Amino acid sequence: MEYSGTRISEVAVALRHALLANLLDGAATGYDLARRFAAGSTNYWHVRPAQLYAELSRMEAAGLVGSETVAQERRPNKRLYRVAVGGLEELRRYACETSERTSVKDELLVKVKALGVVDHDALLRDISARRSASVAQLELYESIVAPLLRGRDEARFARESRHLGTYLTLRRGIGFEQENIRWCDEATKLVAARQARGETSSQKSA
Amino acid sequence: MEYSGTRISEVAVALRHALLANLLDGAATGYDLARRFAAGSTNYWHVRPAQLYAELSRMEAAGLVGSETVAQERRPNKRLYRVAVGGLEELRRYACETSERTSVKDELLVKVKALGVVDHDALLRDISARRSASVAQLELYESIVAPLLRGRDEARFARESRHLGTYLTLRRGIGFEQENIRWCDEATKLVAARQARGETSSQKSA
DNA sequence: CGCTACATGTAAACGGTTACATGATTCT
DNA sequence: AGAATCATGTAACCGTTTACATGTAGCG
Repeated sequence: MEYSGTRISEVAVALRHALLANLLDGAATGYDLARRFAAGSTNYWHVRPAQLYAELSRMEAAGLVGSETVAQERRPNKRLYRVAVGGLEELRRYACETSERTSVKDELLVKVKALGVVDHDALLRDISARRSASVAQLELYESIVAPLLRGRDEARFARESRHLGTYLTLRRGIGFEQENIRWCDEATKLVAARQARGETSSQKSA
Repeated sequence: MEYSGTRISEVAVALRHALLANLLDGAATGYDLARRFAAGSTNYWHVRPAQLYAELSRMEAAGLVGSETVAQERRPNKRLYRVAVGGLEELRRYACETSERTSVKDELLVKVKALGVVDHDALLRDISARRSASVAQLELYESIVAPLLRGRDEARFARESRHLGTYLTLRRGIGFEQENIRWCDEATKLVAARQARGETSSQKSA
């Protein structure tokens, strides 16, 4: 059996690139970055503060970002990071590598796979909760996309705006959530149909 | 800022549940499981042999699975695992917990986010490779789904078949890959449009 | 003769999460 | 008075990946 492409050295370490890509939108503190990533408006990667501050330090040591301490009144001092020349180069180099494809990895599907032995009501509740969360996330994405487009169609937007990258990541998030919702609806319907049957007759094989 | 639900104790450890769910389809060796997961027909989780054999040992020690050594001629002996009573109970208990929702996490989106500073040709090649991979994966899923349905419609299938769980996980994979393809097409179109512009005039802001 | 399939493992490294520490300010 | 926001970090742990080890059988 074969397992994906034996990275001889120079591993991905994609978090740094995700941070660099985000910092292209403007200088930010660790706290700012944590907020941007948590809000979901940055939907291509995830960070928690503990990892974030450590990684920013390492990135500065590696010359990918520069920082500047900003003194504040009534607030703790903060450290403002911006992309350095080395960071730009690293991002360009990284973008030429072939990216690993992603796949579904979802605990909910583990439950669904075990449909035959688990409680259907609990499962339906879980699916329903997922659907609600996806609807909310979808609304968030759409509220961010609308002001970017400013009424223009996609083609014109692609030519004119410097936010095309951001737009495409949001479009991915939107498509992802729409598909989640569609699947939740399908799953709910079929599990409910099976349950209805189970309450009136006994199980058949095949 | 708040970070998702502080699991006080009893962490998820979803791999064991993924393995248990798979073993419901029938007893298997570590090698069998590795193949099933690698083939992509099991699309809800992923394992590599190193982790697999170690986890199966731990699961046996915990009473979730039982094993039986099968002596073979001309082949190394193998260890055949099957779900134990404890495993069934654990799976039922697990299914009542609320699952964590998933989100996109994709290196390709990091590149796309950094559209303004990276090489467009390299990016378009990467997107194209992704699209091809998704088309192939989609065909695989569909070749597995067709024989499950055996010409029946979904509603009837849901009532009759004991493979509804498997079907729904495959439907998720199908929807996921279809959405990947749709996004790749959109991204290709818009990046190409921008590139065409970039070759004739200079960059504008907004 | 070399490649793939069968079959099971160990050890080290890595990336990410959780828990904890600290402390001022502003909002309800 | 208590909660939330601003702001930055450390240490321990856990799940996953990578690299390595070992050996037979069958195919072209």
